[in-house]
Amino acid sequence: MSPADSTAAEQPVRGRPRSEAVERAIIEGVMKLLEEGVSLAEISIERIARTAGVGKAAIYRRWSGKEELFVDVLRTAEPDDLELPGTSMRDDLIVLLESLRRRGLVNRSSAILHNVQVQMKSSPKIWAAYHNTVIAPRRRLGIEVLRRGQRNGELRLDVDVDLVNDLFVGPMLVRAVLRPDADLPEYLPERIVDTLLAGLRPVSTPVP
Amino acid sequence: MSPADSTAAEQPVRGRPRSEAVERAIIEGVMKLLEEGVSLAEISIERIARTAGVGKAAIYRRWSGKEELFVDVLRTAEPDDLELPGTSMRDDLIVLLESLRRRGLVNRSSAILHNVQVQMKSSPKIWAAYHNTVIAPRRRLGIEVLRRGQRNGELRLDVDVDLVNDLFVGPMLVRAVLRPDADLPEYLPERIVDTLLAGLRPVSTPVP
Amino acid sequence: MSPADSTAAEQPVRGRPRSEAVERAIIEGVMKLLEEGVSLAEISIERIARTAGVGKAAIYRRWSGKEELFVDVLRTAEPDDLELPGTSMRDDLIVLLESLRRRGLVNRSSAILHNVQVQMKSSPKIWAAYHNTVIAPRRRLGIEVLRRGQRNGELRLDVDVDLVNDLFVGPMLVRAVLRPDADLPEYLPERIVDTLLAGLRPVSTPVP
Amino acid sequence: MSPADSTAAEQPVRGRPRSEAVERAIIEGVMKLLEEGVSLAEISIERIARTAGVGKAAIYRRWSGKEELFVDVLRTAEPDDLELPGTSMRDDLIVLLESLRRRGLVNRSSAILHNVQVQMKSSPKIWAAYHNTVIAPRRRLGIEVLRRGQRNGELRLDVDVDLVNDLFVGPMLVRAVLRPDADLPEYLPERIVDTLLAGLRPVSTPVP
DNA sequence: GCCTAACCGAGACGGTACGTCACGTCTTTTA
DNA sequence: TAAAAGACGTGACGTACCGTCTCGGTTAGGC
Repeated sequence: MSPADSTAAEQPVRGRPRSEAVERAIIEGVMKLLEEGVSLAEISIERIARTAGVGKAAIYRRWSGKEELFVDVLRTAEPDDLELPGTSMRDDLIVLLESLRRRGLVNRSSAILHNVQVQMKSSPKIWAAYHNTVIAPRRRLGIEVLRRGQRNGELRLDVDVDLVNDLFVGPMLVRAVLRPDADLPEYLPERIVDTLLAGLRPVSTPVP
Repeated sequence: MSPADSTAAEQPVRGRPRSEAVERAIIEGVMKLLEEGVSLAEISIERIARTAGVGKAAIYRRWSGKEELFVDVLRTAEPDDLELPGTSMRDDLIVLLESLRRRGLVNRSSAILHNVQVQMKSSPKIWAAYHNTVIAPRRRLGIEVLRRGQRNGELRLDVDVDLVNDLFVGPMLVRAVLRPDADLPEYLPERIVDTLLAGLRPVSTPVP
Repeated sequence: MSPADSTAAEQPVRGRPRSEAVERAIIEGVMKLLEEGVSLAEISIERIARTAGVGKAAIYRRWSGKEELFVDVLRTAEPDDLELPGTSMRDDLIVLLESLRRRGLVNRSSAILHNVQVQMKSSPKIWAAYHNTVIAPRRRLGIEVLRRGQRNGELRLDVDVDLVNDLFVGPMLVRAVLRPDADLPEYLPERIVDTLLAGLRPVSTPVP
Repeated sequence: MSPADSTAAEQPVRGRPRSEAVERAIIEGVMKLLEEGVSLAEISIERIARTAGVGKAAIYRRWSGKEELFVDVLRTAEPDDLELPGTSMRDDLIVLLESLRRRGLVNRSSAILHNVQVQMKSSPKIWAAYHNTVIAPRRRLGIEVLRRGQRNGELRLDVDVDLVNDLFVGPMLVRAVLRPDADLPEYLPERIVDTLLAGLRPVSTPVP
């Protein structure tokens, strides 16, 4: 989690060690600003330092810029893991979509973070970092669920699981990116999953 | 298309009229910068003016800021209309998705514009403008196609067309936002449409 | 008085003749601004045009810049002539100094104009024009009075009239430039003239 | 001499202290521009910063505007003190006038500074600052010399020393403000002092 | 108990861009 | 052709941040 995790050599620390309190104060300072409704563009390093009661150098000592810092802010805000029921593919998918709806990419109650993610898309380097640590694992989890479904006979074998994963995730992303106003009951994960599964079951039976 | 379209009164022009050439030079200057790979964050009003060979005031006279300008840049780059074959709902949907894939929200060849859209999400006012003039019309078109499909017997009557529209648009958005690397044949519009329609036809027949 | 006085050829006017009303409106606009306490530096050509209800071009058609315009403003504000009593050198000098005190270089009631003059010193070209048309004639008048005094036996013959003129003008200038606060009765022209004449009379008699 | 002289409390310095080198570079940058004949109006803060190799903020950190800066430029150029012979009032006055002629208000060799002073008159606040630190002390010195003269019997007791001081200073100011061309031997301080003293001695004796 | 090195908050540093304003010129319609 | 109006390129205004660099002072481990 620490920004200096990757350094392997672990040379003996000389001089005063970095204060973890400073680290926390900075990240929480960014959070506080975001929660106050301060636009991403309005958040400057100087303002972060001011809010956190910290010198600018303390920030630059840890992150090379605003974007790198934001990656860690997002990582801190991310849910660490996701408990899947495992009773059926359908149940797992519903939980996955529900988690998308509630937080992470499609966080509605704290829509603040969404903008951070969206902003990061402009910086390929940052986006890659965020993609690797947050988005890709989640995608892998979804695909794994679908593969298990295929083995269990819940999902046709002739479909591309990558594509099917996108079919499930897509509506949630549309809501988050294009239709932030829409929060209708029609968009309940259960309904989406069932609608899609209607055409994806191995033996395609008429809908009752 | 002009930034001052909305003013209805059409009062008699006094003084020297604004040069259309300047207008074009500014918008094309932004395009040029974007094509040169200049990051969105690196594009300043001063740089635009320098590139377009124009004074800063000429820009501020037309747009109140960078974001407003970008809206018009996007509008200029947008396809003006979309020719639907009208032979069937399936064909229309394929054309719609194909247009999404090729340009607009999911522009691959000039992926530059995507970042502009994504950036705009940070500014609610700008996003609303862009949403109203570009995204909403496209969505209305999709929903109209679906409604026609319901009347023609190509789409079940008990589904929510809003949701179904999102089901179709979703995968393309996932690719654009989360998986810019993915350009596999599996994501051909034809394939997506057929996969989804499998579970959405009134009389659900097995896929051939 | 008109700015185009110097043009001698008097070629037949072609097209619409220049409006004298515009000319007056511009000069009076500047006066109005000065009287309202607007600092010289705050008076821009654009503001003058706005105040006078006139286009900028109408100003540039007549004067090549702000300074040239100010010369004419000062010329308009200047007293046209000065009535000397002629009864004696002493009386003439008192009138001269009194006129200095009341207006022109040492204008107290409308001290505004003083700043215009002072500002003009920065522009050699303008200063020359102002010097030739306003200051030099006044100086010539003073020297003439002194020469007459020498012929009448009121002033010693062995003094340099240029220097003596400066002796008389000097105190008023000190007051105007260095001591704008000082307006004491001690500085009455009568007193200055008598104090100086005490040492300048041909037969030096004790002061009564 | 420093712009922050007045702060008495001497609170412990926090952060990086301001560089004296920057201070010097700015003032000398202005001097350099003035010596190159750049008009006062052409000297912008941006140009000063460019010339001094300094950021604009470094200037605004020290002075609130161009005028405040000019006050310090003048103060730096001013002679710090003036050595009076003290042998007699006449000798002291000659030295005073000579110093006026050579530098300060009536600096001929570097006439550049004169325009700065003259320009400052437009800004009352600035003028007051300059008056208090430069002009007033010099005036006090002159008046002190005159008072000593009265006690020594060199000056009549019934004259107003303020007025008499102006009589002495006046001619030098006339030359500086109105007659920059005049540098004749007649204007030697010795001559002016003697001419004026002729009528101001306690026992007024005929001039030989 | 020192020494040394890296940390800390603070803030100055040379830059760049902001959005506004005035410059002097140019281009329109109207008289 | 002059008139008012106002757009044009240019460039200065004063402010805010950028990322770097001193300051004096603090906080640890190694001597």
